Formats: sequence, structure tokens, C-alpha cells
Amino acid sequence: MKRASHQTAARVTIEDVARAAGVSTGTVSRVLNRRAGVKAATRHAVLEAVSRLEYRPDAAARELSLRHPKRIGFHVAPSSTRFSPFYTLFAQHLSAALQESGLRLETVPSRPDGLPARSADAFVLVGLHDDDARIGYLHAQGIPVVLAGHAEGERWTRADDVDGGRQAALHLLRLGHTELLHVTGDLGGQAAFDRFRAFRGALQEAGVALPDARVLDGGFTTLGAYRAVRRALEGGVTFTGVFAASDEMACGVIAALEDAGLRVPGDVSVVGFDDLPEFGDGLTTVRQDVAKVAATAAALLKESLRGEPPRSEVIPVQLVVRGTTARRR
Amino acid sequence: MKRASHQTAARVTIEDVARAAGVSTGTVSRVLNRRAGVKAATRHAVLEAVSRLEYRPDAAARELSLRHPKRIGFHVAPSSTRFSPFYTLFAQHLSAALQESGLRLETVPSRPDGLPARSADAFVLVGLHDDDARIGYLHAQGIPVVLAGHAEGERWTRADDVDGGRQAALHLLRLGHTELLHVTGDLGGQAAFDRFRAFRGALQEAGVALPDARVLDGGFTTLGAYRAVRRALEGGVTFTGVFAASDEMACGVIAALEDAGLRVPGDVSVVGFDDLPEFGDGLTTVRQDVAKVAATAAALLKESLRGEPPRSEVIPVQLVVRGTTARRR
DNA sequence: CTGAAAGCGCTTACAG
DNA sequence: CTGAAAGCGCTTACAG
Repeated sequence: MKRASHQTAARVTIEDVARAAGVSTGTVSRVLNRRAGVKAATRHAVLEAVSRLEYRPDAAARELSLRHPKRIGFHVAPSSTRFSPFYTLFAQHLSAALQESGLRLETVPSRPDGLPARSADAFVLVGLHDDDARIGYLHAQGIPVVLAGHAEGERWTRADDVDGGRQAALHLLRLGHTELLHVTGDLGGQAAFDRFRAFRGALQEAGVALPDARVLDGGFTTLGAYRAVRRALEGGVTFTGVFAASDEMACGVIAALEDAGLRVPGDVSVVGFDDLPEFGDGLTTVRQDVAKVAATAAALLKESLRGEPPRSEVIPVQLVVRGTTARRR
Repeated sequence: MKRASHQTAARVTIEDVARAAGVSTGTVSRVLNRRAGVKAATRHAVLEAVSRLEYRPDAAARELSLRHPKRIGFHVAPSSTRFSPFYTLFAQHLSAALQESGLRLETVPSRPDGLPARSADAFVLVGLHDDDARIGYLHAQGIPVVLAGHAEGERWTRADDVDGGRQAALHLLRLGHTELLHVTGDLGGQAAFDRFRAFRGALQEAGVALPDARVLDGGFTTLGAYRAVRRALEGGVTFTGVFAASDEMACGVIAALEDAGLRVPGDVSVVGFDDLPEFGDGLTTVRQDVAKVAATAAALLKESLRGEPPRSEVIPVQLVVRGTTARRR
């Protein structure tokens, strides 16, 4: 039975936990901060009390006693569109998750050479590409790094772009589409590339070709996708199904189709990626759990600050079928 | 002479200020929080010490002693595009400014009826339109409100959209353009409407007409602007100068012009609004000082929390002439 | 009008 | 391995 947690309800403090577990507050603190040298039995007692009382440390108190707040740098590759809805959303979730632990997220701009212009106690890197120079640069300074992407031996998390691309392909194939078009983001970036590769791979397995003329660069923008599709249409390219590597691009694709007199999903089926409600609410798309990716990144960040060994985690995606895909006529 | 302020430099505390001013820390706190009942002379001594030592209160300590952090709700009208770069940037600046004072900015979603879905200790409302229902709704609950926009008798701040629209017009007129096109955002919103009205007003004063056919709704999106202009061009509308109510739309305008074989600024001059570096870096535009608007909003928010009387402030804008405008040939 | 002191909720040497 | 206590930088009754 849960008490209604009013804004004004007396909050559970570390002292409550200590009392409940029959130990001192210092010990509770040690357990919570994973310091070595606590007997397993006491640790368990503490952890049990923590979860029973639903204790959540006060960020301000923590920050104050730590002397200075840890600052987490948020850096997006200059080749990526800094204001993409996905990054914005990701940063919002991440900031909220970090705030709970007394960590501050700071957006750091790029230097002319593309590296972060300021320092921080740890970094989250987004808009990752292979051989991303930022990783080595930060490592050289001994600054912990967490990637929204992936790289061997690093700390990273990402949505399952590979499975997402595959699911989009399978869905379209199941509906009988074989003349497929793919609108990509920046293929130099991991997200776009992984989606593309998995999409094409799944088609190949099914014996369906994806000629170069049907792979269009939409640059992860609505207008980019619109122009690319419109040009393709004018150039005589034909297709009955489209996979766009983001919902914004799916929007552009649909607009281009409509402007050309084609109907969605009557004439052409369209699948997006991300599942951002503000982009076409009837869109069939691959949902990625931004909040979960952000929460995982926050956890990795905290581990990195404690010097724990690197690990990585792939967050599952899910195909959400709505109104922009239909069986081929 | 300023000391290099290392991350590790001993920070100036309220105690240092108290000592320097020859008073107790309690008194310094009273002055800083504008509590009544401090002798003018002592107040001045404290303020002098504060600025001489460049004292900046520690947000965490403040939050801790205040018992619970104040939460500021950030709400954008559902009719506005939540992920517009401008809002994102504004929220970033605002969040940073508030954090310094131990205030937390929380993005709050909309209910189906468009009102904020959660409560907070105070609200910042963006995407304002006339007779905005959110204002009365929050007032009725006694929640302080600050507007990024304007309304009689309220606390508000905004960039000088009116002067911005005028400047865009004057610039184009000075270059000899008289066949002008305006691409608007959502005219139901104040920002778009004020810019439009001022632009048209300035033209009228100069005896230059702006027929309805040359006022296009771009919906504050790149693609919206692109399609609107392209359609106008196909419909035979002619013009040599364009004012787009945002840089994103200016981008779309330029793309549409180029796709139609027109050159910028050779054939057509284009002026944007905002001055976001990521949108066309050679763009002639009206710069608004987002950081300043955000800082002002933060100040108003703090005043509202202290129950001070409402006031409002217009932040000046500035025309930045770059490569997308030229003299009419 | 202002000072001395308690308290906010944590962390971490310091003992033991 | 763990407790008692000091300290982080503020605010605010409580006295005077």
C-alpha cells in the first residue's frame, strides 16, 4: 500500500534508512556509493530498507557535501543536426535522470575542428560515427566517456538500430512490397548506417534487391527527405514501400508523395523511425525508448565516475503499426 | 584584475561576504533575498562586498536549506512545434539561468485541452497567442506565470518582434526591392503575427503594397516554407525579396528558390529571423538575443516567487546583414 | 534592525 | 568493518 506522495509529505532521509536497517548513516552512504568494505549482510539490510522505504537521496544535499557538483558534458557531433527532436528529447530525459543524482548536464559546443570546446567531469557523446575522434581526445585527458552509439571496449548504449531496420523490412515484405525505397540519414553516422545496413540485409535475405537508385540521402531532415523523394519521383524511380530512417524524414516523404498525387498508404506504404508523436501521429514506425536509453546512459555515467569497468547495453525497439502502411494492391 | 577562476579555486561563500561587509551571514542572506527590514546603509555595504568579491550563491546549499526545490514548469502551446530549435535553445538557456538559483526547469506536457498537464511552483509559457487560456487557468490556481510573449498586466518578456519585422522591411526597401513576399509562422501566435504586422506596416508607410497572394503560411517549418514558396512560384507569383519569420523557414525558402532555378541573392533576396547559426550560415537575418530573453524570464520568475509586482521587458533585436540580400538589379 | 545558532540531508576522514 | 561527528553553504526562527 503506497501513501500518496504529496509534495509536502515528509521525505524519507538517509537517517530513516539507517534507523530501519539498524546501522549508522555513514554506513548507508557507503552502501549507496558502492564503497568497498561493507559486510555483505549489512549491505543487504541497507538495500532492503532503501527499497522498502523507497528512499531517494536528496541531490542538493549530496552535491553540497561533495563540495562541487559533477558536470556532465553533452556533445553532439558537428556533422549532426544539433537541434534534431531526438537529441532534444534525449537530452531532456538525460538531464532529468542525472539531476536526481546531483549531476548537471551541460551542452557543450564544438571547436572548429569538431571536438568539444569545453571540459567536464564526464562526457556523453551523441551523433557517433566510426573512428569518432572525440573518444580518443577525451580518453587522452582521462575524462570518462559514455557513447550514445557503440564502439569496441567503450561504455555505450544505443537503441537497437539493427533490429529496427530489420523489422521495418520484414513488415514491408510481409505486406507484399518488393519495390522498396530507403531514405537515409547521414550514412557517416552509426545510427543511419546501422538502420540502412540492417534494412538492406533483411531484403537480401528475402531475395529482394535494393538498387542504389532507391537509396536516397535525406540528411535526417524533413526537407531533405522531401526533396530527395520528389527528385526520385521526377526521375522515374518507382516503388510501393518506403523506410525512412527517422519520423521527420517520413513526414517529408509523405508530403512529397502527396504532392506527386500518390496516396499513403493507398499507393505507397511508409515506415518511419523513432516514434515521436509530433511527427505524423498516424505513422507506422519503429519506436525507440528514448527514456530508457537516457536512463541507461545516466547509469553508465555514474559508473564511469566511480571508475567501474566499462559495459554496454542495447535497448530493444518495437515496430508500431499504424495508418501509413497497407498491403500491396 | 581578475583571478583565473579555476574549477578548483576556493569559492567565495556567504561568510566571506559577511566578513568583508562587517555583518553576519544572516544579514547578507536577508539582503540577497530582498527581505524587508535591513538598513539602507548595511544593504549597500553588503551589495558592495557582493559585487567586489563576485559572490555567487551556491545553488545546492540554498536548495538544501530551503527544504524543497522550487519547480518551474516550461509549457509550450500545443499549436506550436514543441521541438522548434528556438524553444530548445530558449529552454537550455533558461534552465541554466535557473539552476544557478537552485530552481529546476521541468518541461510539462499538455492535456488534451491544451492546458499544462502538471503543476509547478511557477510557469513559463511559450508559444503565446492572444487570449491564451493558460494564463487564466494558472492564475485561478494562484500559480505565478511568466510569459515569453506579452499580455496586459502580466509578467512577460519577449524579443522585439515588432522592431524586427520593421527592420527586415526597411532593409529590403533600402536595397530597392518593392515586390516583396512574406512567409509567416502560425499567425494565431504572437511572434508570427507581430512580425507580420510590423513588416506589412513598414511597407505601407513606404507606399509599398503587400497583397495577400504574397503572404504565405510556412507554419514555422522548413518544409512548410518550401512548399508554400514552390507553390507560389508555380502559381506565377513574382517577387524579388522575401522576409521569412524564422531562419528555418528562410532555409526552406532558399531551397525552393534554388529548385526553381532562381539565385539568392542574385535574383531574390532573403531575410530570416532568429539568427541560429545552424540554419544557413550566410543568412541575412534578424538576430534575437535568446540568452538575454531567457535570463530576463529567469529574473521575472524569481520575482514572481517573491511576490513582487509584475513588470515586463522587451529585448532589442538586431539586423545582421550577410550574404542572402543584395541590391535589386 | 541584526547577530548567534540550529538545521537542511548528505559524505568522509577519524577512531576504534 | 562501522559509528560518531564535523562540515558543505545556505536560511530562518529566535532573541535582543
